Amino acid sequence: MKKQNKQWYRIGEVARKLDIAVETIRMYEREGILLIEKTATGQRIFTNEDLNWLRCIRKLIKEERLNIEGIRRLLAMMPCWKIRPCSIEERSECPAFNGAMQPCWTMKEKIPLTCRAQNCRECSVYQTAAHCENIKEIVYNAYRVTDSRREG
DNA sequence: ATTCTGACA
DNA sequence: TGTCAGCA
Repeated sequence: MKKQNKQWYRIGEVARKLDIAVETIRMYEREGILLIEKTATGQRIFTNEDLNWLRCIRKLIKEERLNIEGIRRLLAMMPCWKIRPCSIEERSECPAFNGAMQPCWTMKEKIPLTCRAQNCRECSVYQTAAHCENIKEIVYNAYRVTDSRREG
């Protein structure tokens, strides 16, 4: 399937290529750890980036022994305020900054208008989270307390 | 033929 | 997580 110079796959193809049940893929989306584009008729369509993120999810589950909840929490801890710098005022009103248990794209309506993305799939926060094999490192580094006398 | 949503012995 | 119904 093609659409503007870009390769797209339907859920069945993805399931076959990655050996994941179609139902499982839909569940990942329901659980908020995956955001998928849909056609006007409601059909999910996947890009190569989506496939890569799905492979990462499988790896986190099989090798890092995380479950959906664990992945969701990891995603919820993405340092969005560093990826998309925001003001003190915005932060005070933002559930994503104030220790949310869900990724920001699952509570789009509660994100400050000044930061809210029109399309979360195109937002750098989602793209950073959903394409990275080393998401744990990103999160750990973002929260690590550094010694200001020796670093930064 | 394939996918979608919603429901559930 | 699976699966079946009834649609598009």
